[in-house]
Amino acid sequence: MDHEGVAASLAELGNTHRLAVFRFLVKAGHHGASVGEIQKALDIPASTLSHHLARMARVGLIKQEKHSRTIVCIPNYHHLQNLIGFLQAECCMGENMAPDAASL
Amino acid sequence: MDHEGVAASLAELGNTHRLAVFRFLVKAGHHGASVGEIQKALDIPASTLSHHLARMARVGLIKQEKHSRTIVCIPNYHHLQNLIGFLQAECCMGENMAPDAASL
DNA sequence: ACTATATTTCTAGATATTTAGAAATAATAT
DNA sequence: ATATTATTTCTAAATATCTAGAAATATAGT
Repeated sequence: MDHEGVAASLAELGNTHRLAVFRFLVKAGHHGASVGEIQKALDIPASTLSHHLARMARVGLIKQEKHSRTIVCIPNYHHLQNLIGFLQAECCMGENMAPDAASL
Repeated sequence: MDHEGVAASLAELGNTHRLAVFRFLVKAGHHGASVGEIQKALDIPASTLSHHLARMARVGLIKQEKHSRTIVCIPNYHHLQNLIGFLQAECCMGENMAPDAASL
């Protein structure tokens, strides 16, 4: 994942609703949750939720699988790990560098 | 850092310019870099950069210290670690949970 | 006092996001 | 065929972000 991709993904997670959706999906587990289940749990109007989910899918934070009528949303753990890895590597330079790193 | 705070910080990092600034500051080290140095390195108009820096400071991603005429910007490693910690803890649940986690 | 430097604040236009109702689509059940 | 359910697409208004020139502020040097 390059600079632009990282920024795009962080921007998607940087919205209260979408962060809540992602956290919910992670808690739901690797088999995910349907749009309807998310909607009920987080109480977001259908069209609004659909819009947010589409954005998250677009950058690869989640996958969406159609099972007959319902659409199941699955968090992409791999993608998040990439994101975290980027932040660790590019923004923390190994681990820490300041003399007072211990206090962080 | 709570849900809202995390979302706000991720949103700030979710902008190409600001992510570039943050990365530059981390590379600059714990003593940071002046606004002018950032401006020269990343070639962003002064007023635009000032705006982005103010936003980053507002959520705590960086600190700004005035030294006579110049303002030095210092990355807040602690803040980023908190952010990473939140993502690890809240969005990865320990490490991995799916039977096929290896394939992720 | 005057000039140069560093940075911000003001301002405003262009663009993007957020929100959600209403209508549309698709699949299953009756 | 019709109704029901799940979800999307359309649409539009409200709000926020991004951008950058111009003017303002603050500090230091001459």
